[in-house]
Amino acid sequence: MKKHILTYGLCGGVLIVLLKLVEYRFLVVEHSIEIYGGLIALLFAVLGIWLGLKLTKNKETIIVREVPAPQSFTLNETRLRELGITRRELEILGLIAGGLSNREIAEKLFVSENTIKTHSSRLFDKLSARRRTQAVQMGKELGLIP
Amino acid sequence: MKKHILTYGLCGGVLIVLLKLVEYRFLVVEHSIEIYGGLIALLFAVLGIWLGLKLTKNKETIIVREVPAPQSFTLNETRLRELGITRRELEILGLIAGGLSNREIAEKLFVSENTIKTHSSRLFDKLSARRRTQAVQMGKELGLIP
DNA sequence: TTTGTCGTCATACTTTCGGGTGAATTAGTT
DNA sequence: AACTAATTCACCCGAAAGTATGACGACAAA
Repeated sequence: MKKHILTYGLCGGVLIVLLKLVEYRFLVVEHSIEIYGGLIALLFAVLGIWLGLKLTKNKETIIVREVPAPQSFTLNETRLRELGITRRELEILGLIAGGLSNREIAEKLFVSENTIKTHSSRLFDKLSARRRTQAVQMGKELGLIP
Repeated sequence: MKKHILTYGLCGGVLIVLLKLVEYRFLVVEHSIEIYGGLIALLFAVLGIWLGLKLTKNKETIIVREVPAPQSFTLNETRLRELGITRRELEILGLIAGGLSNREIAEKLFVSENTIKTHSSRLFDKLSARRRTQAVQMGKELGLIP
């Protein structure tokens, strides 16, 4: 803003000098004062318009629109290490969240049901959960599962 | 827009007349030509600025900023009726998803644990779920719970 | 008034879950 | 080679969850 005003002033100064030259060399001697005034009027009008445009250049209307969240899930590896949860345990947490029973998980992973029990037990310990539903809840809160 | 230009022109005309009067009565006779030029410059500059402002008055830059909406959940009432799930059952589904046990839910709602069992049983039937984790999963998919 | 839905509760039984303990195997590190 | 972490598996027991069935009262609709 200050820059514009400064520029405006400089242009004015230059113009004055220019006018002086014009005045003494051609116009006043050869033509009428109307031309002189008209020139000044024209130039300053143009400058004024330019300044006006500059002054209003930054009129912006910001519209904030909410778009549906793009479902970007990124695993919170830090928390994983903090809690000491292993890959296998995380995998099982995901399957539990998927609504599978221990037996189904065991079949899916080709291991015994007891193994799944061991994993989930340790998982619950690390998550401070007592039930699988609670574990799912915490897992979501901690950013371990989507 | 045209109105503005017209006004501008009229102002200019009035000014010319005014200047003529000023010219012949005071200024040119008594003062130097610089005052005359300065006056014209000032007036036209003001007019120019005014016109510039008018011209750009409606030129607003509209910036649309898209912001991810923070999980706006709306209950799917239609599906609720389709499945014949009652308010109470939905309430219990929510608490199950929150990781509560049947006993905890019973205490929270001041009813017996058997009641919760009955409700959840019927709920699982309607959701075609065999386990509470599965019910939670389906509930989320069907838009019954956040 | 009858009918139907909803919410409540109970009893009995089966299945699943979760806790505790111990241990073998594998893979990676020092 | 020794050590550690991760994974695997087993057995037992109690708690929680789920199934099946029946019942009762409130309340609204037909």
